Amino acid sequence: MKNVSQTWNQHVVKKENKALVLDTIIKRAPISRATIAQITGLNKGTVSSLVSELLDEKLINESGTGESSGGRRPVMLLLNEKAGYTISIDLGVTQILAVLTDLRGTIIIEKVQQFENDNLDVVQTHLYNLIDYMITHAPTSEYGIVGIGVGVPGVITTEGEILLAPNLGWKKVPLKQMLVDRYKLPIIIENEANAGAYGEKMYGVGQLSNELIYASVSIGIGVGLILDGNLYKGLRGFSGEIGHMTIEKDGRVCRCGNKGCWELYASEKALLEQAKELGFTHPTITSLIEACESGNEKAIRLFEKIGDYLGVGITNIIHIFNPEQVIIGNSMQIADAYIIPAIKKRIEQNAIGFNKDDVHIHVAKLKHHSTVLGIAAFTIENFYLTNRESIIATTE
Amino acid sequence: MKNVSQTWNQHVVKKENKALVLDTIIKRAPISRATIAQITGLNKGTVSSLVSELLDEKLINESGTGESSGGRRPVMLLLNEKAGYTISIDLGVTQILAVLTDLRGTIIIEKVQQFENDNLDVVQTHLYNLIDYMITHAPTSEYGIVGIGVGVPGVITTEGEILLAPNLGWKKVPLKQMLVDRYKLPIIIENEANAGAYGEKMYGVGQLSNELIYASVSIGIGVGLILDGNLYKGLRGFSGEIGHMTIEKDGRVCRCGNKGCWELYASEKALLEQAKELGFTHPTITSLIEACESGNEKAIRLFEKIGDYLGVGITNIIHIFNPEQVIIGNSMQIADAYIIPAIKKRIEQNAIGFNKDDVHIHVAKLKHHSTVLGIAAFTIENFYLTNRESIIATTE
DNA sequence: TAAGTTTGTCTAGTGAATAAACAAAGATGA
DNA sequence: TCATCTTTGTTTATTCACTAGACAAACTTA
Repeated sequence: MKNVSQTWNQHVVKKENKALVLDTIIKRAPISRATIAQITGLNKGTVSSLVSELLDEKLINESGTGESSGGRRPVMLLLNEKAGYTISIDLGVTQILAVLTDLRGTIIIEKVQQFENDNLDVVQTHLYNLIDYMITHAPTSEYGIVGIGVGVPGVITTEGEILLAPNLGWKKVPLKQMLVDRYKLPIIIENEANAGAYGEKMYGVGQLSNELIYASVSIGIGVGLILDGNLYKGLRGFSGEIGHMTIEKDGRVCRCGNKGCWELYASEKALLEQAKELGFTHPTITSLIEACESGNEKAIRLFEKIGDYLGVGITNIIHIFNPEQVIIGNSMQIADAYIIPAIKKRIEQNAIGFNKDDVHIHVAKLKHHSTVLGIAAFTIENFYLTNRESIIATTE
Repeated sequence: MKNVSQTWNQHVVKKENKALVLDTIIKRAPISRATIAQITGLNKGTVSSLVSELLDEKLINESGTGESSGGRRPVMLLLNEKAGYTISIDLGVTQILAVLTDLRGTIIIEKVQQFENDNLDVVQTHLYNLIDYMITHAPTSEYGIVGIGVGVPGVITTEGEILLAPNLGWKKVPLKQMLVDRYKLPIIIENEANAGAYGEKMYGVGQLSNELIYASVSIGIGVGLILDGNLYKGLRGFSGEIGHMTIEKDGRVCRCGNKGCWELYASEKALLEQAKELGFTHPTITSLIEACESGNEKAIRLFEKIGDYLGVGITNIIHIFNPEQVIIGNSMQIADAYIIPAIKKRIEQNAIGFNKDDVHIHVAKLKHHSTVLGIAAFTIENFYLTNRESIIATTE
């Protein structure tokens, strides 16, 4: 969380300390009041009073006693992850993945809806149906559905409008407004790569890292930037269009208007187009991987070529950001065995030593759930935040 | 400023509010206590007491009374920019620029030392001499020299070690340690582009912008990133090596080991090399500009070509960061009349509309002082920060 | 069983902010 | 000119969150 210039008073102190206590419980549960006091540096009495408020708000639970360490046995505290639920959605190009998660980001219900017609009306109906289904089937809880979030493969403004979703053929869809109007709940709309980055940071392979870049490699390439532990969105939310970074000056023209864009050479689309040229009929990533597994040299070399181009872009990313991790996600990740070595080889050969030494290349740990869990994390974070705010507001 | 997880208590509240009051005075001086209370939202009494402490610490001054707005005339408060001085240095490849600044970043003394031998011992002697000169000639003040900072064209660790300064031929120079040992003062060592970015943000063309990218175009290209209003340095401080971003896959080999690096095509070095190929003898940026001014078509087209290549890289930057400003600094900036149109043309043609619409391309307002004033800004910020800390510490 | 340890609560005290009263200094208008 | 209104800045009483330390409860160890 960032703090802009603001005035500080005891309300803020309490709010921040309460957040700190809750955060400590989330991260280290089960944990006793005494241990929280030790870790945070807060006084035991302060922790006691904040914990008792959190208990009143049903955000945490007491769970019996823990092991004695030579004295009175501690009362262990747990996050009450069943206090509310999120509805989190990954809106893809051919399907919608919808999940209901608890407040710890655990998936309770999962549902997929395929679609062939990407007309807005059609997709919207599927979307509403999925959300309605989740609302109906969510367990009863203290706070109910605490928010709905959607990850979208497109350019999203900070106001939650889809400016452009090229692979869906959508322009200027005020999705956030539509969902707010219909459901009267907190709504989060986020770019699919941004959400994926946050998902991996919160629940995936990036949990210990504050500087990570998530490359969503699918039909195109989108990138989510976690810098200083926070999602970086740029001035209006359009950061991470690294798929349209030129890696061949005056190379092939991209539909975006630019030339030599990275995603023309390193995306799933590039892979499948080149596979066709090599004589594969109706290739898919899966079919090409199968070809590799049965020893097809053409397929293996094709993946190496794509991996090499991915490596060129990732080398750029390493030079630009000096990240700790670069994570490959989305549909291309399943080819990791065939592309990762090529990526690493290119980085090894081309990246500057200082930057190269720090960085780890990983595949998304959450597989196809990166985006949906990132969305859940945004919603959960927003819930705890506004929940605190409103409690402060009503107390005043 | 970022706040990591920490406990909050009234000491912190006071510290932050005092910082807020001081910051308000710096930004809006001359200003009355009453106006500060209005702007910050703090109570009049709180402001009064914090202001009186700042007066005691000689960090601010009262300056007579202002105009009445229908009642008692206000007592105006000013920053006491003469409470201390910084020594700020831009360590270049052929010269050292040293300045003494007050706490508002105003240059009091400026001195340049040319050198031809870039041997560490020789440069170090020049550096020490310049610093000693500034110390001797600084006006007496409450806090004296509050810190020394050096901007270096190279890779600097967060610990202030120069890992590599290619154009000086230096490796592993523990500059911070050397200066700390010698001067026993707060020392800041920072990459020249990072400092330039901060200089333009604090005192230059970027004062109203929180998302800006500063491209230092000289022999090579280095980039400083201001994201969310803060300098972004990456995991170990090596961000912004965008000069070594590939814009021609498998293009010319760069001395960094990578291929097709941006700075091979868009730097001063590229300009001068190509000028030689075009028949210019001993070309310099200045001589080439003069050629342009007397209508030399070759020179004009050369700058256009360099500008075009700069535009390719800047288009990438725009796609990656969605910045509000891109600022061209360092030696190439004086050719603005001949490169900026080409840069803008390339952006206009190639950048994605959403990102393109927001961005402004500027030339560094501080000219050759961007780096040195950025260094000063770091030192000043550090002074106010540690000054507050220590006051809190001694009060406790 | 006694002594020591750990946990969690309670109480008194501290310090920083706020609200409100107040004094000082000027503006305004009959 | 003088009474009234405005604005500025200080002072005072009050509030609130945290801290230190006392204390009771619960457990371990010898």
